[in-house]
Amino acid sequence: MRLSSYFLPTLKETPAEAQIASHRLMLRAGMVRQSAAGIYTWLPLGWRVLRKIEQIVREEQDAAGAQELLMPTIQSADIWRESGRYDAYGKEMLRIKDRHDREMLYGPTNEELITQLFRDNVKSYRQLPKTLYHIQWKFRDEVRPRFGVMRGREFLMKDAYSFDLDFEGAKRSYETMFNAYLKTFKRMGLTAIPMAADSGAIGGNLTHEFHVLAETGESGVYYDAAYDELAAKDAIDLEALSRLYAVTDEKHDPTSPQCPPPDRLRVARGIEVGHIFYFGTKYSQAMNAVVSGPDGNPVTVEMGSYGIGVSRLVGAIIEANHDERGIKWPEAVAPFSIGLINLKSGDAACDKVCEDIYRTLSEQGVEVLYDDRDDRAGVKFADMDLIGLPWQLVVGPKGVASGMVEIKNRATDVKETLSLESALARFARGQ
RNA sequence: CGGGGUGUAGCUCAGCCUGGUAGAGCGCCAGCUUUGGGAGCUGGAUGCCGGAGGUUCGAAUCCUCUCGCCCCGACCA
Repeated sequence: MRLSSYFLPTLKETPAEAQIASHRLMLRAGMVRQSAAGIYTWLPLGWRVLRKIEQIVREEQDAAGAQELLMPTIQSADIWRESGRYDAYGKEMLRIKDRHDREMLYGPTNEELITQLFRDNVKSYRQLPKTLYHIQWKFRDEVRPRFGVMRGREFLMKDAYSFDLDFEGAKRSYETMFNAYLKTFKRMGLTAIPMAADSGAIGGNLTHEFHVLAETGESGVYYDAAYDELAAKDAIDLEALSRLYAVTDEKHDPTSPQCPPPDRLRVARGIEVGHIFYFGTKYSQAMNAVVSGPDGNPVTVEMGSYGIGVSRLVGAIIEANHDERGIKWPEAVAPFSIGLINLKSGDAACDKVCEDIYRTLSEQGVEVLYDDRDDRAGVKFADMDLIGLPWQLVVGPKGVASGMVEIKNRATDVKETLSLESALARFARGQ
């Protein structure tokens, strides 16, 4: 993509409404614009990131055996009456009426819809287990939206729902998702700590929140230092992990026998990016989701639900990866891999080298954002640091004369001068 | 939903107290000079001063109502 024609409205100054780093940076880097309180337009750069995160989530859900579908954003009030949540949910649910005065709502979550779908189409235990998911926009009319996309009213969520014949099966489904979540967050370069949690409005008795550690997190978290060693390993030992103390502040109890001694107790702030629940037959019973069991008798299915805040992850990743100059994208979710900076646009030699690099890398499938603007170097460097692509490839007249270019790693800010050929080889696809 | 704040140019903000033709910096446009870390000079465009009502000869400024947005608390992916 050529920056001269890309829709990327960056801001030099910080918009007054943004209080935390990720919000400020998302506005300044031209990723989002607010349209109403807690409601955002995703601009091309932000949208690219959102899609990359979504794709990682999707791949790990698929790998865990979940099947993707897509449910609507608008739901009928009827099924919510069946589950008993139409009244229980309160003002957070956006209620609307259609032209016939039928009561509708913009879905804040999808347990009812998926349970309805399941009960209408699954009749035998032979069809179990099933885990279904979708990645869909939700609306929760939060009293106080804040922190940009971290707590928007409209947000993109991956929600999965498992159906099993019995508790043992449900527990397996839960554990499968638990592991998938750890992998998912790890792929995005995040440390997400699973915490025993309160089940809140959704209800149930087995539930974990996944918190990304960041200073600006909304929740206080307490965890055993041993977690860090465990998390560094590739294969996560779920049993070992589940024995470790890790709780949010409302559950923290220093007198608990599980609580580690002070020298091993880590106190931090966390951003909740995932939440998983086993809730048994709460919805299947209310909504009559029943299958025939092996003995021919009806069995009310055991359910769980599993959420990941996809749009919130964009903010969370920035909170965990930035400095005073801008964002530092982890490779896996970066909107582009390389920012190509032409220090002297209009200079024939510089232009030629840059065009060659841009074409060569693009043909190899490397995502390059080429700053070909007729602008001063300072502006280009500042914008590129702000946008925070993992690599910057700098081409200027001095280097061109001697066949050298400079590359900079945004994560470490380490610069390196090397020949054009070695730079191209470095960035060739698959390396 | 309680408490606090704030709406003036694309952004950051001054002007309001004490009413009298709408301002600055940055950004934007044109030209020239520039180009190795948010450039210099010259010229230019841009405002329902959030909205409605009122007071007044006259309102960004005073009064009333209203809406938006932000922050602090209780809830959530």
